[in-house]
Amino acid sequence: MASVSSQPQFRLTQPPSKVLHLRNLPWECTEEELIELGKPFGKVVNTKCNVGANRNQAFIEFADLNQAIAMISYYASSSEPAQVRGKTVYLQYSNRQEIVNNKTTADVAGNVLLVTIEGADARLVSIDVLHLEPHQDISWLLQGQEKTQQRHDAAKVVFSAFGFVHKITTFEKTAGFQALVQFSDAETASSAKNALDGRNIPSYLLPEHIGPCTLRITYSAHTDLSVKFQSHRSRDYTNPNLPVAPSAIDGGGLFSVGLDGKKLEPESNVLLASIENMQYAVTLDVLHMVFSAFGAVQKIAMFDKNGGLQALVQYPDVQTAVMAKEALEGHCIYDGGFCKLHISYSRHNDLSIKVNNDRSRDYTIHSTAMLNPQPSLLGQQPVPTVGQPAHPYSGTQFAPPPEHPGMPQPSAGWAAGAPAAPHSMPAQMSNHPYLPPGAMPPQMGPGMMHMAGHSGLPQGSAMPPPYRPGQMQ
DNA sequence: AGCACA
Repeated sequence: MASVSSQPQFRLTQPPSKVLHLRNLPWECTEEELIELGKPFGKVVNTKCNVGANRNQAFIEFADLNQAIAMISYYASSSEPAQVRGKTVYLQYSNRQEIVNNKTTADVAGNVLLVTIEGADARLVSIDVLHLEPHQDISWLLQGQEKTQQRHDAAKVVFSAFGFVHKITTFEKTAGFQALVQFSDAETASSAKNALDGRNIPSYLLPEHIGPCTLRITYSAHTDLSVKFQSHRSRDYTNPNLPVAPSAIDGGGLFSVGLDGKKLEPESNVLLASIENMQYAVTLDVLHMVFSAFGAVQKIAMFDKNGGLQALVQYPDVQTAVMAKEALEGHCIYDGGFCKLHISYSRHNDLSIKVNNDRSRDYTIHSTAMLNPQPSLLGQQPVPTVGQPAHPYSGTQFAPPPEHPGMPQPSAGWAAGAPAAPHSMPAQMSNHPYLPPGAMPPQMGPGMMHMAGHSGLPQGSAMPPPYRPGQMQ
Protein backbone atom coordinates (compact mmCIF):
# COMPACT_ATOMS: atom_id res chain seq x y z
CA MET A 1 0.00 0.00 0.00
CA ALA A 2 1.29 3.41 -0.81
CA SER A 3 0.38 4.79 2.46
CA VAL A 4 1.29 8.37 3.01
CA SER A 5 3.83 8.78 5.67
CA SER A 6 2.22 11.45 7.66
CA GLN A 7 4.94 13.26 9.47
CA PRO A 8 3.10 16.17 10.85
CA GLN A 9 5.53 18.79 9.60
CA PHE A 10 5.35 17.82 6.01
CA ARG A 11 1.79 17.11 5.50
CA LEU A 12 0.77 19.32 2.70
CA THR A 13 -2.84 18.88 3.43
CA GLN A 14 -4.10 19.04 6.91
CA PRO A 15 -7.51 17.69 7.45
CA PRO A 16 -9.99 20.48 7.06
CA SER A 17 -11.24 22.23 10.10
CA LYS A 18 -13.57 25.07 10.81
CA VAL A 19 -10.61 26.56 12.58
CA LEU A 20 -7.89 28.22 10.57
CA HIS A 21 -4.47 28.92 11.83
CA LEU A 22 -2.99 32.24 10.72
CA ARG A 23 0.61 33.25 11.04
CA ASN A 24 2.81 36.16 10.18
CA LEU A 25 0.27 38.58 11.47
CA PRO A 26 1.19 42.13 12.37
CA TRP A 27 1.31 43.04 16.01
CA GLU A 28 -1.46 45.43 15.83
CA CYS A 29 -3.75 42.85 14.44
CA THR A 30 -7.05 42.92 16.16
CA GLU A 31 -9.86 40.53 16.40
CA GLU A 32 -11.87 42.86 14.21
CA GLU A 33 -9.33 42.58 11.47
CA LEU A 34 -9.41 38.83 11.68
CA ILE A 35 -13.14 38.86 11.38
CA GLU A 36 -12.86 41.22 8.47
CA LEU A 37 -10.47 38.86 6.78
CA GLY A 38 -12.75 35.91 7.16
CA LYS A 39 -16.07 37.57 6.59
CA PRO A 40 -16.12 37.18 2.82
CA PHE A 41 -16.10 33.45 3.26
CA GLY A 42 -18.55 32.95 6.03
CA LYS A 43 -19.39 33.73 9.57
CA VAL A 44 -16.50 33.98 11.95
CA VAL A 45 -17.76 32.74 15.25
CA ASN A 46 -14.60 32.88 17.24
CA THR A 47 -11.06 34.14 17.10
CA LYS A 48 -7.95 34.00 19.12
CA CYS A 49 -5.20 36.55 18.66
CA ASN A 50 -1.67 36.80 19.90
CA VAL A 51 -0.96 33.17 19.67
CA GLY A 52 2.40 31.53 19.51
CA ALA A 53 5.84 32.25 20.73
CA ASN A 54 5.93 35.52 18.89
CA ARG A 55 2.32 36.29 19.50
CA ASN A 56 1.86 36.94 15.87
CA GLN A 57 -0.40 34.07 15.10
CA ALA A 58 -4.08 33.65 15.46
CA PHE A 59 -6.99 31.35 14.95
CA ILE A 60 -10.29 32.05 13.41
CA GLU A 61 -13.19 29.73 13.62
CA PHE A 62 -15.99 29.68 11.10
CA ALA A 63 -19.50 28.68 11.79
CA ASP A 64 -19.32 26.08 9.11
CA LEU A 65 -16.58 23.87 7.80
CA ASN A 66 -17.37 24.80 4.23
CA GLN A 67 -16.67 28.39 4.97
CA ALA A 68 -13.23 27.55 6.20
CA ILE A 69 -12.65 25.44 3.16
CA ALA A 70 -13.80 28.28 0.97
CA MET A 71 -11.28 30.61 2.50
CA ILE A 72 -8.40 28.20 2.24
CA SER A 73 -9.32 27.31 -1.31
CA TYR A 74 -9.64 30.87 -2.35
CA TYR A 75 -6.23 31.87 -1.15
CA ALA A 76 -4.69 28.66 -2.39
CA SER A 77 -5.45 29.70 -5.91
CA SER A 78 -5.48 33.45 -5.57
CA SER A 79 -2.68 35.53 -6.91
CA GLU A 80 -3.17 37.90 -4.04
CA PRO A 81 -2.19 36.49 -0.69
CA ALA A 82 -4.30 37.07 2.33
CA GLN A 83 -3.21 40.26 3.95
CA VAL A 84 -3.75 42.21 7.08
CA ARG A 85 -2.78 45.80 6.59
CA GLY A 86 -0.55 44.95 3.74
CA LYS A 87 1.21 42.15 5.53
CA THR A 88 0.93 38.76 3.99
CA VAL A 89 -0.80 36.31 6.25
CA TYR A 90 -0.38 32.59 5.87
CA LEU A 91 -3.38 30.39 6.40
CA GLN A 92 -3.91 26.75 7.00
CA TYR A 93 -6.34 24.51 8.68
CA SER A 94 -5.77 24.28 12.31
CA ASN A 95 -5.10 20.92 13.77
CA ARG A 96 -7.90 21.54 16.18
CA GLN A 97 -11.55 21.50 15.47
CA GLU A 98 -12.54 24.38 17.57
CA ILE A 99 -11.05 27.26 19.37
CA VAL A 100 -10.87 26.28 22.91
CA ASN A 101 -10.47 28.59 25.76
CA ASN A 102 -12.20 31.51 24.31
CA LYS A 103 -12.51 34.01 27.04
CA THR A 104 -16.04 34.91 27.74
CA THR A 105 -16.73 36.79 24.57
CA ALA A 106 -13.45 37.43 22.90
CA ASP A 107 -10.44 39.44 23.73
CA VAL A 108 -12.60 41.58 25.87
CA ALA A 109 -11.01 44.16 28.03
CA GLY A 110 -10.86 43.20 31.64
CA ASN A 111 -9.02 44.30 34.69
CA VAL A 112 -6.58 41.42 34.52
CA LEU A 113 -3.81 41.23 31.98
CA LEU A 114 -1.98 38.19 30.83
CA VAL A 115 1.60 39.19 30.37
CA THR A 116 4.34 37.23 28.77
CA ILE A 117 7.81 38.42 29.55
CA GLU A 118 10.17 37.30 26.90
CA GLY A 119 13.88 37.48 26.94
CA ALA A 120 16.69 35.08 27.32
CA ASP A 121 18.16 37.11 30.11
CA ALA A 122 14.96 37.86 31.88
CA ARG A 123 16.13 35.80 34.78
CA LEU A 124 18.85 38.27 35.45
CA VAL A 125 16.54 41.07 36.25
CA SER A 126 17.82 42.62 39.37
CA ILE A 127 16.08 43.11 42.61
CA ASP A 128 16.68 46.78 42.06
CA VAL A 129 13.64 47.02 39.96
CA LEU A 130 11.66 46.62 43.10
CA HIS A 131 12.60 49.80 44.72
CA LEU A 132 9.68 51.66 43.33
CA GLU A 133 7.60 50.36 46.15
CA PRO A 134 8.88 51.94 49.27
CA HIS A 135 6.04 50.77 51.42
CA GLN A 136 6.25 47.37 50.10
CA ASP A 137 8.72 45.48 52.03
CA ILE A 138 10.04 42.91 49.77
CA SER A 139 12.98 41.85 51.77
CA TRP A 140 11.80 38.34 51.81
CA LEU A 141 12.09 38.29 48.12
CA LEU A 142 15.78 38.64 48.42
CA GLN A 143 15.90 35.16 49.69
CA GLY A 144 14.26 34.06 46.57
CA GLN A 145 16.32 32.12 44.25
CA GLU A 146 14.03 31.89 41.35
CA LYS A 147 14.34 33.73 38.16
CA THR A 148 10.61 33.70 37.92
CA GLN A 149 10.38 35.77 40.98
CA GLN A 150 12.59 38.43 39.57
CA ARG A 151 10.65 38.74 36.43
CA HIS A 152 7.61 38.87 38.55
CA ASP A 153 9.11 41.81 40.35
CA ALA A 154 9.89 43.55 37.15
CA ALA A 155 6.30 43.16 36.21
CA LYS A 156 5.19 44.78 39.40
CA VAL A 157 7.38 47.76 38.91
CA VAL A 158 6.51 48.22 35.34
CA PHE A 159 2.81 47.86 35.77
CA SER A 160 2.60 49.99 38.84
CA ALA A 161 3.21 52.95 36.62
CA PHE A 162 -0.36 52.73 35.45
CA GLY A 163 -2.18 52.28 38.63
CA PHE A 164 -2.30 50.23 41.70
CA VAL A 165 -1.49 46.65 40.99
CA HIS A 166 -3.65 44.50 43.17
CA LYS A 167 -2.27 41.09 42.53
CA ILE A 168 0.19 39.25 40.40
CA THR A 169 0.50 35.61 39.78
CA THR A 170 3.20 34.12 37.67
CA PHE A 171 3.80 30.83 36.04
CA GLU A 172 6.13 29.25 33.60
CA LYS A 173 4.73 27.87 30.44
CA THR A 174 5.87 26.81 27.06
CA ALA A 175 5.16 30.29 25.86
CA GLY A 176 7.64 31.46 28.42
CA PHE A 177 7.38 33.24 31.65
CA GLN A 178 3.95 34.66 32.16
CA ALA A 179 2.16 36.73 34.67
CA LEU A 180 -1.39 37.68 35.37
CA VAL A 181 -1.55 41.24 36.54
CA GLN A 182 -4.67 42.46 38.22
CA PHE A 183 -5.69 46.08 38.26
CA SER A 184 -8.70 47.59 39.91
CA ASP A 185 -10.48 48.20 36.68
CA ALA A 186 -10.40 47.52 33.00
CA GLU A 187 -9.53 51.11 32.15
CA THR A 188 -6.31 50.98 34.05
CA ALA A 189 -5.54 47.59 32.68
CA SER A 190 -6.15 48.67 29.17
CA SER A 191 -4.01 51.75 29.50
CA ALA A 192 -1.23 49.53 30.73
CA LYS A 193 -1.82 47.08 27.95
CA ASN A 194 -1.91 49.70 25.25
CA ALA A 195 1.21 51.30 26.49
CA LEU A 196 3.26 48.25 27.25
CA ASP A 197 2.31 45.58 24.81
CA GLY A 198 5.22 44.72 22.60
CA ARG A 199 7.60 46.95 24.45
CA ASN A 200 10.76 46.10 26.20
CA ILE A 201 11.27 46.58 29.86
CA PRO A 202 13.40 49.69 29.89
CA SER A 203 17.02 48.97 30.32
CA TYR A 204 17.35 51.16 33.34
CA LEU A 205 15.26 48.71 35.24
CA LEU A 206 17.61 45.97 34.32
CA PRO A 207 21.16 45.38 35.30
CA GLU A 208 23.84 46.00 32.78
CA HIS A 209 24.61 43.41 30.18
CA ILE A 210 21.24 41.96 30.03
CA GLY A 211 19.27 41.58 26.94
CA PRO A 212 15.87 42.94 26.20
CA CYS A 213 12.83 41.63 27.99
CA THR A 214 9.78 42.07 25.88
CA LEU A 215 6.26 42.27 27.17
CA ARG A 216 3.40 40.63 25.35
CA ILE A 217 0.06 41.44 26.77
CA THR A 218 -3.45 40.24 26.28
CA TYR A 219 -6.49 40.40 28.43
CA SER A 220 -7.21 37.61 30.77
CA ALA A 221 -10.67 36.38 31.44
CA HIS A 222 -9.99 36.51 35.11
CA THR A 223 -11.38 39.30 37.15
CA ASP A 224 -10.03 38.45 40.54
CA LEU A 225 -6.99 36.35 41.01
CA SER A 226 -6.85 34.03 43.88
CA VAL A 227 -3.64 34.51 45.77
CA LYS A 228 -3.40 32.46 48.89
CA PHE A 229 0.11 33.28 49.84
CA GLN A 230 2.78 35.81 49.19
CA SER A 231 5.32 33.78 47.41
CA HIS A 232 7.92 34.20 44.81
CA ARG A 233 5.34 33.46 42.21
CA SER A 234 2.24 35.13 43.43
CA ARG A 235 1.55 38.22 45.39
CA ASP A 236 -1.39 40.09 46.68
CA TYR A 237 -0.52 43.73 47.16
CA THR A 238 -3.85 44.52 48.67
CA ASN A 239 -3.23 42.29 51.59
CA PRO A 240 0.13 42.73 53.20
CA ASN A 241 -0.86 40.42 55.97
CA LEU A 242 -1.21 37.47 53.75
CA PRO A 243 0.97 34.64 54.95
CA VAL A 244 4.31 34.44 53.29
CA ALA A 245 6.02 31.57 51.68
CA PRO A 246 3.51 28.80 51.44
CA SER A 247 4.02 25.17 51.06
CA ALA A 248 3.77 25.85 47.40
CA ILE A 249 7.44 26.48 47.24
CA ASP A 250 8.69 24.47 50.14
CA GLY A 251 9.59 27.92 51.14
CA GLY A 252 11.11 26.76 54.33
CA GLY A 253 14.33 28.48 53.55
CA LEU A 254 12.84 31.87 53.82
CA PHE A 255 13.86 33.90 56.74
CA SER A 256 10.88 36.04 56.42
CA VAL A 257 12.58 38.88 58.07
CA GLY A 258 9.89 41.26 58.83
CA LEU A 259 7.33 41.99 56.27
CA ASP A 260 7.59 45.46 57.58
CA GLY A 261 11.10 45.43 58.68
CA LYS A 262 14.40 46.29 57.29
CA LYS A 263 15.38 47.63 53.98
CA LEU A 264 17.39 45.39 51.84
CA GLU A 265 18.99 47.81 49.53
CA PRO A 266 21.72 49.40 51.55
CA GLU A 267 21.13 53.07 51.84
CA SER A 268 23.75 55.46 50.75
CA ASN A 269 24.37 59.13 50.62
CA VAL A 270 24.92 58.72 46.91
CA LEU A 271 21.97 58.14 44.65
CA LEU A 272 21.97 56.59 41.26
CA ALA A 273 19.38 58.26 39.11
CA SER A 274 18.28 56.93 35.78
CA ILE A 275 16.25 59.06 33.49
CA GLU A 276 13.59 57.52 31.46
CA ASN A 277 11.69 58.92 28.55
CA MET A 278 14.24 61.60 28.11
CA GLN A 279 12.47 63.59 25.49
CA TYR A 280 14.22 66.70 26.59
CA ALA A 281 17.69 67.53 27.58
CA VAL A 282 18.59 66.93 31.15
CA THR A 283 21.64 68.85 32.09
CA LEU A 284 23.85 68.84 35.07
CA ASP A 285 22.23 72.04 36.20
CA VAL A 286 18.78 70.63 35.96
CA LEU A 287 19.76 67.68 38.04
CA HIS A 288 21.43 69.90 40.51
CA MET A 289 18.33 71.96 40.82
CA VAL A 290 16.07 69.02 41.28
CA PHE A 291 18.18 67.23 43.80
CA SER A 292 19.07 70.37 45.68
CA ALA A 293 15.51 70.54 46.79
CA PHE A 294 16.33 68.05 49.48
CA GLY A 295 19.68 69.15 50.64
CA ALA A 296 23.04 70.30 49.54
CA VAL A 297 24.22 68.37 46.58
CA GLN A 298 27.91 67.79 46.86
CA LYS A 299 28.74 66.13 43.63
CA ILE A 300 27.09 64.99 40.48
CA ALA A 301 28.45 62.73 37.82
CA MET A 302 26.46 62.00 34.70
CA PHE A 303 27.12 59.24 32.28
CA ASP A 304 25.44 57.23 29.61
CA LYS A 305 24.42 53.75 30.35
CA ASN A 306 22.46 51.33 28.25
CA GLY A 307 21.59 54.09 25.93
CA GLY A 308 20.10 56.14 28.68
CA LEU A 309 21.32 58.83 30.93
CA GLN A 310 22.27 58.12 34.49
CA ALA A 311 23.68 60.27 37.19
CA LEU A 312 25.26 59.77 40.54
CA VAL A 313 24.22 62.40 43.01
CA GLN A 314 26.05 62.77 46.24
CA TYR A 315 24.63 64.24 49.40
CA PRO A 316 26.51 64.83 52.58
CA ASP A 317 24.51 62.28 54.46
CA VAL A 318 22.36 59.27 54.02
CA GLN A 319 19.22 60.81 55.44
CA THR A 320 19.10 63.47 52.83
CA ALA A 321 19.62 60.92 50.13
CA VAL A 322 16.83 58.84 51.54
CA MET A 323 14.51 61.80 51.53
CA ALA A 324 15.39 62.68 48.01
CA LYS A 325 15.00 59.16 46.83
CA GLU A 326 11.63 58.69 48.43
CA ALA A 327 10.36 61.95 47.09
CA LEU A 328 11.73 61.81 43.62
CA GLU A 329 11.41 58.20 42.75
CA GLY A 330 9.18 57.72 39.81
CA HIS A 331 8.51 61.37 39.32
CA CYS A 332 9.18 63.30 36.21
CA ILE A 333 11.36 66.30 35.79
CA TYR A 334 8.96 67.66 33.27
CA ASP A 335 5.26 67.46 33.11
CA GLY A 336 3.80 64.99 30.79
CA GLY A 337 5.83 62.03 31.80
CA PHE A 338 9.06 63.36 30.43
CA CYS A 339 12.36 62.60 31.99
CA LYS A 340 11.08 60.30 34.63
CA LEU A 341 13.44 59.59 37.44
CA HIS A 342 14.31 56.22 38.78
CA ILE A 343 16.47 56.27 41.78
CA SER A 344 18.38 53.70 43.68
CA TYR A 345 21.19 53.81 46.14
CA SER A 346 24.64 53.77 44.76
CA ARG A 347 27.34 51.70 46.26
CA HIS A 348 29.54 54.73 46.22
CA ASN A 349 29.95 56.97 49.18
CA ASP A 350 32.20 59.57 47.78
CA LEU A 351 32.40 60.34 44.14
CA SER A 352 35.67 61.21 42.68
CA ILE A 353 35.12 64.09 40.33
CA LYS A 354 38.15 64.57 38.20
CA VAL A 355 37.06 67.60 36.37
CA ASN A 356 34.20 69.99 36.44
CA ASN A 357 32.46 70.02 33.15
CA ASP A 358 28.99 69.64 31.80
CA ARG A 359 28.78 66.06 32.90
CA SER A 360 30.31 66.11 36.31
CA ARG A 361 30.79 68.61 39.02
CA ASP A 362 32.06 68.88 42.51
CA TYR A 363 30.03 71.55 44.20
CA THR A 364 32.04 71.40 47.34
CA ILE A 365 35.09 72.92 45.86
CA HIS A 366 35.15 75.98 43.73
CA SER A 367 32.27 77.82 42.30
CA THR A 368 30.58 77.78 45.60
CA ALA A 369 29.48 81.22 44.69
CA MET A 370 26.86 79.88 42.46
CA LEU A 371 26.00 77.14 44.77
CA ASN A 372 22.95 78.14 46.57
CA PRO A 373 23.31 77.15 50.15
CA GLN A 374 19.70 76.99 50.92
CA PRO A 375 18.66 73.53 50.32
CA SER A 376 15.08 73.44 49.71
CA LEU A 377 12.37 74.16 47.42
CA LEU A 378 10.74 71.75 49.58
CA GLY A 379 11.46 73.11 52.92
CA GLN A 380 9.93 76.46 52.87
CA GLN A 381 9.28 78.70 49.96
CA PRO A 382 6.76 77.76 47.44
CA VAL A 383 8.76 79.88 45.07
CA PRO A 384 11.80 77.98 44.14
CA THR A 385 14.97 79.86 44.63
CA VAL A 386 17.32 77.23 43.64
CA GLY A 387 20.74 78.21 42.62
CA GLN A 388 20.95 79.86 39.34
CA PRO A 389 22.74 77.41 37.19
CA ALA A 390 25.91 78.31 35.50
CA HIS A 391 24.39 77.92 32.11
CA PRO A 392 20.91 79.10 32.26
CA TYR A 393 18.96 76.71 30.28
CA SER A 394 17.38 78.78 27.69
CA GLY A 395 13.83 77.89 27.18
CA THR A 396 14.55 76.13 24.01
CA GLN A 397 16.27 73.38 25.78
CA PHE A 398 13.20 72.23 27.47
CA ALA A 399 9.81 71.36 26.62
CA PRO A 400 7.80 73.11 28.99
CA PRO A 401 4.28 72.20 29.16
CA PRO A 402 2.34 74.64 31.20
CA GLU A 403 3.34 74.66 34.73
CA HIS A 404 0.87 72.29 36.07
CA PRO A 405 0.52 72.29 39.71
CA GLY A 406 1.00 68.83 40.83
CA MET A 407 3.62 66.40 40.03
CA PRO A 408 3.37 64.84 36.69
CA GLN A 409 1.32 61.80 36.70
CA PRO A 410 3.46 58.77 36.82
CA SER A 411 0.95 57.18 34.63
CA ALA A 412 2.48 58.46 31.49
CA GLY A 413 5.77 56.86 32.08
CA TRP A 414 7.56 55.22 29.31
CA ALA A 415 4.28 53.90 28.37
CA ALA A 416 2.86 55.97 25.70
CA GLY A 417 6.13 57.70 25.66
CA ALA A 418 8.00 56.93 22.59
CA PRO A 419 5.94 58.34 19.85
CA ALA A 420 4.46 61.11 21.83
CA ALA A 421 5.17 64.68 22.22
CA PRO A 422 8.37 65.80 20.72
CA HIS A 423 7.08 68.31 18.30
CA SER A 424 6.06 71.51 19.85
CA MET A 425 8.21 72.47 22.62
CA PRO A 426 9.32 76.03 22.66
CA ALA A 427 6.01 77.14 21.44
CA GLN A 428 4.32 76.12 24.57
CA MET A 429 6.13 78.64 26.60
CA SER A 430 4.39 81.45 24.93
CA ASN A 431 1.19 79.58 24.99
CA HIS A 432 1.31 79.36 28.65
CA PRO A 433 -2.21 79.64 29.86
CA TYR A 434 -1.44 81.39 33.07
CA LEU A 435 1.74 83.23 32.71
CA PRO A 436 2.41 85.91 30.21
CA PRO A 437 5.43 85.26 28.11
CA GLY A 438 8.52 85.99 29.98
CA ALA A 439 6.89 85.68 33.34
CA MET A 440 8.54 82.41 33.98
CA PRO A 441 10.87 82.44 36.88
CA PRO A 442 14.25 82.45 35.30
CA GLN A 443 15.61 79.97 37.73
CA MET A 444 13.16 77.39 36.83
CA GLY A 445 12.75 75.63 33.61
CA PRO A 446 9.19 76.10 32.72
CA GLY A 447 7.18 73.03 33.21
CA MET A 448 9.66 71.57 35.51
CA MET A 449 8.62 69.66 38.47
CA HIS A 450 7.79 71.90 41.28
CA MET A 451 9.02 70.32 44.33
CA ALA A 452 7.28 72.69 46.56
CA GLY A 453 4.14 71.06 47.54
CA HIS A 454 2.02 68.94 45.33
CA SER A 455 0.92 65.51 45.03
CA GLY A 456 3.31 62.84 46.07
CA LEU A 457 5.72 65.18 47.64
CA PRO A 458 5.55 66.18 51.17
CA GLN A 459 5.14 69.85 51.09
CA GLY A 460 6.06 72.96 52.85
CA SER A 461 4.74 73.00 56.30
CA ALA A 462 3.75 69.42 56.29
CA MET A 463 7.28 68.48 55.73
CA PRO A 464 9.95 68.11 58.28
CA PRO A 465 13.18 69.80 57.46
CA PRO A 466 15.16 67.83 54.99
CA TYR A 467 17.84 67.01 57.40
CA ARG A 468 15.61 65.57 59.98
CA PRO A 469 16.33 61.91 60.07
CA GLY A 470 12.73 61.25 60.66
CA GLN A 471 11.00 58.33 59.21
CA MET A 472 8.87 59.14 56.31
CA GLN A 473 6.85 56.11 55.87
C1' DA B 1 6.57 30.99 8.81
C1' DG B 2 4.22 26.18 11.36
C1' DC B 3 -0.88 25.60 16.65
C1' DA B 4 -3.25 28.35 22.41
C1' DC B 5 -4.13 30.47 30.15
C1' DA B 6 -1.32 28.17 34.89
